Amino acid sequence: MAAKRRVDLMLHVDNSSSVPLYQQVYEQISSAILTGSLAAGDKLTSIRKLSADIGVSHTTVEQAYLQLATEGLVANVPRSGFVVERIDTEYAALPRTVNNQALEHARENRNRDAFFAENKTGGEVRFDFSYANLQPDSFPVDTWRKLTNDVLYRAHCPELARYSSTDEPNALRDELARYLARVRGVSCHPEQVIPQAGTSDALATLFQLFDPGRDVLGMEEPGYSTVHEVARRLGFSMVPLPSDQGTEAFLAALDEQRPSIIFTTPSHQFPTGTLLPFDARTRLLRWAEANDAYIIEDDSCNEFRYTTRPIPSLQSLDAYGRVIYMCNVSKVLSPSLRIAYLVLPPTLLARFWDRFNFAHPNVSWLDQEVLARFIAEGHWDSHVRKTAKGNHLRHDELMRCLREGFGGTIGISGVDTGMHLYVTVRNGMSQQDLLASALEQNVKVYGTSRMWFSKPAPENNIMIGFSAIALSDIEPGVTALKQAWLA
Amino acid sequence: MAAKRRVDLMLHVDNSSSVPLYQQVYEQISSAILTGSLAAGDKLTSIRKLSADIGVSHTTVEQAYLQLATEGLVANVPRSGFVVERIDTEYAALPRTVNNQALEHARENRNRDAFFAENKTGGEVRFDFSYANLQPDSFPVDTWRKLTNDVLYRAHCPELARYSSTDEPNALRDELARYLARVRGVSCHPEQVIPQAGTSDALATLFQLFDPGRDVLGMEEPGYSTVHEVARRLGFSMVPLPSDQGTEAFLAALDEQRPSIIFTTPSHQFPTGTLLPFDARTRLLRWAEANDAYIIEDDSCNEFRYTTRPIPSLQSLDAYGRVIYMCNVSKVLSPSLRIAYLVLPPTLLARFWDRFNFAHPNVSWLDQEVLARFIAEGHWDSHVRKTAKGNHLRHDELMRCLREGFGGTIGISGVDTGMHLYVTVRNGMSQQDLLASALEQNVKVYGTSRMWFSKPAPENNIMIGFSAIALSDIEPGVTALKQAWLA
DNA sequence: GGGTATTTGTCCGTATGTATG
DNA sequence: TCATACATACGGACAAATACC
Repeated sequence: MAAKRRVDLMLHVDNSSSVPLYQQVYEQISSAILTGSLAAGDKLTSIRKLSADIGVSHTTVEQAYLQLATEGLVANVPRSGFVVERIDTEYAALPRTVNNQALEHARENRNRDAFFAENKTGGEVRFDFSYANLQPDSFPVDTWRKLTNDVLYRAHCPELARYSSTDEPNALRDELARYLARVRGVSCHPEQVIPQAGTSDALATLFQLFDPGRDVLGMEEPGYSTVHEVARRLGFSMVPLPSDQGTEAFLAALDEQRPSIIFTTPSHQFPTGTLLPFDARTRLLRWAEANDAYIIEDDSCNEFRYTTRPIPSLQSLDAYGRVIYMCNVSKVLSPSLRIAYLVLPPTLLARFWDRFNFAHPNVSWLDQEVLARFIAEGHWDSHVRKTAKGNHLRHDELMRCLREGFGGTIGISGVDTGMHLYVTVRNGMSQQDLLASALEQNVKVYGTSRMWFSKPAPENNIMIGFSAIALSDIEPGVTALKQAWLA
Repeated sequence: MAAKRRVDLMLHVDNSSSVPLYQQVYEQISSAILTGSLAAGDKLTSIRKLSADIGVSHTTVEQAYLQLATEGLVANVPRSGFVVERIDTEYAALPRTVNNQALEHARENRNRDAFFAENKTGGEVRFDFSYANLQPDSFPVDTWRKLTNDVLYRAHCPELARYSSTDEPNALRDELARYLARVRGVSCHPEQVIPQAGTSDALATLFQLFDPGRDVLGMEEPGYSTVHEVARRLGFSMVPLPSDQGTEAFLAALDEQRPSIIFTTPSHQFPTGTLLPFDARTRLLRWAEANDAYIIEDDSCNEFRYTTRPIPSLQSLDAYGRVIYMCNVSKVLSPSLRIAYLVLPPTLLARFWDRFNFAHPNVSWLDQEVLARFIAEGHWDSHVRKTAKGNHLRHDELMRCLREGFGGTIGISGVDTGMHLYVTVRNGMSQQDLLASALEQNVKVYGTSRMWFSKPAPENNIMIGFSAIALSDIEPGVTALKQAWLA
């Protein structure tokens, strides 16, 4: 082995500087290594010698050397000295400013994306007929604050200091099991209830209980586009189950397409707003059992019904354990709290235990606890009533305005449930024209093109929601729409 | 078509009951249909006739009939009457109690699972040498409560009433970008920072930017088992990169295995606790660039260093845009808040925008906002200091007790960083024996077997953590361990 | 070639100004 | 305001490695 070169460095430290002495030493040696002034194998000046040279304590130099050693710039040979490691000086000299150019490029690319262009918040929207967002002031801030305080007052929650597991019993799972039994007829044990961070998280979890190479997703068409996105990201192939051509067509597609997972919205089909009749439900369940398929029942929006009382869930009819029940708090409480839940049938629960053994839930323990109290203390029920009442009023007002304003030029369906109307506009305009001309009048209505995946969307179907708009804005909003579409 | 049978039903309503009249009517007809008393095609008694029969208003009966109609039990033939639909009465009569048996079966299966048996909380654990949980009273409840109140006092947060998107700028992303630049040398724009619901969520998001059919994950072995689990669930194949045989072996494995995604923990290898030297970092980066691979830098636990100051992140050295930086709040603040974050390089950010276009984040807006304030107001920094100090004390105490108690019979590594020691026990016991005999003394230490995936784990490596145990419990805990292993 | 002196890293305790609560 | 904790810097004591006689 070659004799190690002991190198004397010209260092100088500034006692009056605010930079610590040891750091000054560290930086000068570090840059000497990175620029190549010190080569691999060189031995650093001994701690004591250097300390004498520059007039600082030897422990100060020691600190600098140790820092160099932990970064791997020098090797520490015990009781012998510090030796410069092999360093890629060429790489070390490379600039680190690539980011900005590449970022700019990514942004430009994105601006060319059609869906991005359609949805980014640009321009002045006066009337937003959103079908998903809620009334801006609807979140029960005071109650939520109070409950959060209650939970956090329990002097030091130990639960916040440890990992939680999706398996652990907790208050929310208990409350949900009770609530679902009471209101939706869902029969389950709390351990079947799995809190999830929103619907997309729930779907992702669910799909991971299946095999993209073997299982095929039967998907309502038109249907909830988030499902497509999640399924596609996870590599599942999809087959269409027509949701706008009556139940017989829907059921017939099952035999034709033979999916092993079926996504449905029985209590309020999204986006058409129809309801799966009783007989179709039992036939669907029988089909699933006979064909070893599972049914995802997305029951969100079940809270809002305008003509009749809510009808029981598909899960409550399921005698085979074929139904995965799924719902969330987005439509009643808050979309940005990101809380949803799955109710897994026993066979899938076993798979879940296998594949997500001791996995951590994606929902904060604190949020779960607060929501559990929100339900337990009755706030949830009263909030549902309040929200449903508001939606009812806006629903009726929107119906009235549309009928008076448009008469026979539009067809309205999906009027019994949900937070939007599914509207066919027969004025010759394409869907894109309808949205664009509305936007010119500062009115935002929503397209349905992304809800199809096996074929193009019908040209004149759009959604007009009433969940976020103010009651008093509906009439002027529809007037503006008339301006856009009939003028 | 067969003539419709008009059937007279014997109904009776109880005016004194708390059950609404229309529901009494509904329930009796509904059960008549489900039991088969009313067959498909039967025509219901007319609304007016029935109302006269039972002595209630005809609107009450109408309400009941409409309910039957929305559920699909009867068809509403306009201006004619209500006709019973075809119903699968046999199905309707099936019992719904399958659940319990199947559940019991799933539970029994689970109890046979080795990992489940090892980890379920059974028995009395007096000394828990956990390496992940925190001190039970460490969560800053008061500060968190105050900040939550501050956010929720902003009279009615509109953000809580609408869907948020991973694309939206928000306070947390800004704060994190600033913080990471200041403390970890990470250079990024806030839009590259993507909040995630914990590390497993972050990994899942990340893997969905790749293709399980094409991309191969190079994974540290031994390494963080959550990564295996997530990768496996998403269908990725893994190749081992040895993390316990020095850097040369690690780098050599790259050329041999040629992964396209590399998972690393450069600032604190889990579980061995080693640090990737400077030269290895640049070589790793060069390799990634030359081989079109991406590097995941899991920087969790970077906050705790016992011998020297923290060293800059791999991301800060990256001149090519090959590093995905990843960290979380679990080790400093709380594991059950479920907050982590990714910093994506521009090329992957573009992919993210493409595949997760307008997707909703899995973290509550409220939690993000509160955490942002927690950082902005300096609580984070002081909390890090406090936590680090406590860990330092317990680290030293544990080292002292182990050295005094065991001397040369154990080897300790990973002493510079982290919340645990990586210990080799040379008393002839297998890993399983070590854990079991410790448990008999009511002491919990942790096995490493799940951290290997391509071959069996070495028999005598275990982890002894000091993150959750009380300082005063360390000495008696180690004494109990001596009892278990040396007696 | 073995003993010794010296050099070297390492581990202490301590002083001081600054930041924190 | 004050007590406390912390980062920084210092010097001494020690032991291993090395050089020298």
